[in-house]
Amino acid sequence: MPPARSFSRLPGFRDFVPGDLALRNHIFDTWRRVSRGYGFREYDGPPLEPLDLYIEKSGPEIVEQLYSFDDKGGRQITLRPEMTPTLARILAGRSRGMPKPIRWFSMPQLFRYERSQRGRLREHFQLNVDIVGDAGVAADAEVLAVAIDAVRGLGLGDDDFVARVNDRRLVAEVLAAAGVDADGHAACLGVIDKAGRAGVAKTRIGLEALGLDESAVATLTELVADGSWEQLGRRFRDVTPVREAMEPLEEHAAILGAMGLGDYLHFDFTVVRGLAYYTGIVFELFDRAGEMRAICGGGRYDRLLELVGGEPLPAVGFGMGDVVLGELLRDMGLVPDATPSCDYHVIWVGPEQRALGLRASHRLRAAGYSVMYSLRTQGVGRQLKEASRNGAARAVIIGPSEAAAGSATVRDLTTGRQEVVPLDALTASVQASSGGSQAEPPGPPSPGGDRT
RNA sequence: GUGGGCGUAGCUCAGUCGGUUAGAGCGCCGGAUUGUGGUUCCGGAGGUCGCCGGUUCGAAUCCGGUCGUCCACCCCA
Repeated sequence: MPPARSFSRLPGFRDFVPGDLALRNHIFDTWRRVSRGYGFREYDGPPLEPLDLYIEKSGPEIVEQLYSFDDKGGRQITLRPEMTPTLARILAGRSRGMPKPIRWFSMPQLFRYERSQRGRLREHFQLNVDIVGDAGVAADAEVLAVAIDAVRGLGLGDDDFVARVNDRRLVAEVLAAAGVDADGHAACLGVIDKAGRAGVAKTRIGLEALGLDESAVATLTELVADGSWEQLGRRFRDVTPVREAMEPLEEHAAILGAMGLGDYLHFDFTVVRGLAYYTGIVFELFDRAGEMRAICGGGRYDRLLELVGGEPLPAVGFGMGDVVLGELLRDMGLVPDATPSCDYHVIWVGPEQRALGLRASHRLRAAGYSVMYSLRTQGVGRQLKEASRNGAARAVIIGPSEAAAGSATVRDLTTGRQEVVPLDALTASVQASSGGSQAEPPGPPSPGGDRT
């Protein structure tokens, strides 16, 4: 026997014991149900990808954050940090033959090699929903509607979270109108992106550090401090390019308003989604109270497919992680009940009734019920204790007297009432008396699936 | 990657100035109960005090390192 040794989990990774997995599955079920409700079809790709796929898109500096290594064939590979490049790669080779727009969703596990914090691990699952091949604002609104409904489907409402929206083209026109030349846009976006966390004062300092003139700094600081839609309209009343750049978001809001989701929308000039590949409307979902990390982020990325060698197709989509969402649900008490349960617990009083009990159990299982029994030989009291601990709705007790009469005592563990029923009629009898709790018992086992 | 807080039973935590055999609640196992559960009562198991080293007659306690975790940066799925 080797000496005892303990193994710890890799940092930033999670174990999912049944209680935890119940929450994860609850989230997955909701994501899948809502996505399908909008007509999206599910896809997946490999968890490992060539390193180049991300260098192409985001630049070599992102390599620092990738969970990457060389494989035994000397290839530089990485655990996928996000799904969009994989989607772009998949579509690059086959989108030409596909009817547009393409509506796909996926729920990949993604990886990142960095220091973990609350809401941010080295691994997470992420709902990805994308529309490829449609450049219209209706597509932007459609994916945001999926994101909002995915969160609503988990029990959160407009008191709990908000969708902050912006448009990169609008930001570009505002910067131009403020007198920032094109070369300075990227640096400006970086400062504006941090404004929400850094505050107005630091933002002003940041903008001044970029060498912008005083009027440009004043204009942008004002927008960061009070970036309301009305404020923007007043400020640029006479600037046609800005007014025109506001139109897509107007229509976007009108569409979501017509869906009844208008209360979730909030224009926010500071939402620019880092320096990634976004080209149009961008959005993030945040919890209203706790100021956790973003629940979800996405937007339009019209040039990405081209970048990975596909046909040039416009695209829009988002990613929604399970970590922040799960913490939010926990905080709000919206986690599903994960206590064990089953329909029946079969009890035999002595070993002589075991065969009868096993046969009855198997029949009940074939009828679609979940059935347990004690694996160890023990008294009726102890077996009942186990039954209630396992969350059984009913106990089926078979002792010498029942066996002699070919019957069983069925005890309702909630009410304590019990009745004696013929063993042969057990399945039918219970189906009749418990039709409500057993919504739809599966039919008989398929041929060949149950050999005897 | 940088700076800081925290690591004691499966979980949440207490542990006095550095002092003899490290505790509680919950949970787990067993008994009261060999044909009737949940409640209750009684009992039990479970610890390298994260790990390594140092100071000391003596370390869960002080110091250094390390690992983990959390927070703030960095960055963002």
